[in-house]
Amino acid sequence: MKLITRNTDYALRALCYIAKRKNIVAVDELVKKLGVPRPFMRKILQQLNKAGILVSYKGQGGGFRLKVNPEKIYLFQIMRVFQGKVGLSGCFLKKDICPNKGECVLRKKIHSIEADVLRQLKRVNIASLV
Amino acid sequence: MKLITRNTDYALRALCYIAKRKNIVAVDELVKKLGVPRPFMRKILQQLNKAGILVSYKGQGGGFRLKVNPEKIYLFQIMRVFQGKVGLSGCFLKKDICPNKGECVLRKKIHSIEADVLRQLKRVNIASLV
DNA sequence: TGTAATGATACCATATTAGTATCATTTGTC
DNA sequence: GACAAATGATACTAATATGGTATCATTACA
Repeated sequence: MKLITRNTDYALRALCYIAKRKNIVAVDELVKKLGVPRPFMRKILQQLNKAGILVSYKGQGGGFRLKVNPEKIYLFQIMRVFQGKVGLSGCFLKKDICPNKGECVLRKKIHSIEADVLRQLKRVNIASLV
Repeated sequence: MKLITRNTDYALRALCYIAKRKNIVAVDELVKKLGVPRPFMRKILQQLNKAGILVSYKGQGGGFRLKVNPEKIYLFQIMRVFQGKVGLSGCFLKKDICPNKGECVLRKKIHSIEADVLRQLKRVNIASLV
């Protein structure tokens, strides 16, 4: 079981690096510093751009910078970009078969753990990682 | 992102059912009650047997029963059977590239969240779900 | 106008998850 | 002892998610 996938991990490290540099950073620099395959890094940065976490500049001297302060970028957000909605599981049983529909204790328990995890993921921001 | 996979979920429900019945339960009964595909359910129960969570009886009138009290079977255990060791992520960067080897803030944060999740998963037992 | 950058998109490879199929083994019952 | 009802073991298949690659289009600075 893995909570954090590779692209989330790379994204976090790229964001930390960009946050430290406090400047526009091009893919090439990130690739050299982090050792991530170039096309993969590009894809990740483009996704972060689309998600409104980075701003991109095209053309010579272009690259990426943070759109908002690193205090305002949360682990939770990044995970959502690359791993979709965070959730423990839906109910896998067909609705009419589940023995205690609506009142499923299992789901309740699971949801409370989920909520807790989310609370923590929302507390970790990029600034705290730099 | 999904913390709990389908087989873990099915396993939990099967265990709850068996716990309630307080008797030997055959696959057929579980399949009928839970609506899980028979061969898949069989596989899951066999894995639980191997993991020492269930005891099996062969032959006519055979089936499965819990090996220990439902208070002593934890969500954490079941997840480990079907989803392997619970962990957020290893470090994906090659050791000599990672900028702050040994002292990686990201990993530390992640590990503390992980520890917390585990603590909660270890607290949920089958009895509390029945 | 050339070139250094990103944008968009489609594709490929591998791993994991979900499930099936089949035959072997055990055991209660007649 | 034979048969049937159960699980054990194992190998296979299908679908989805993950981890990438490849390529061409677009933008913008010099």
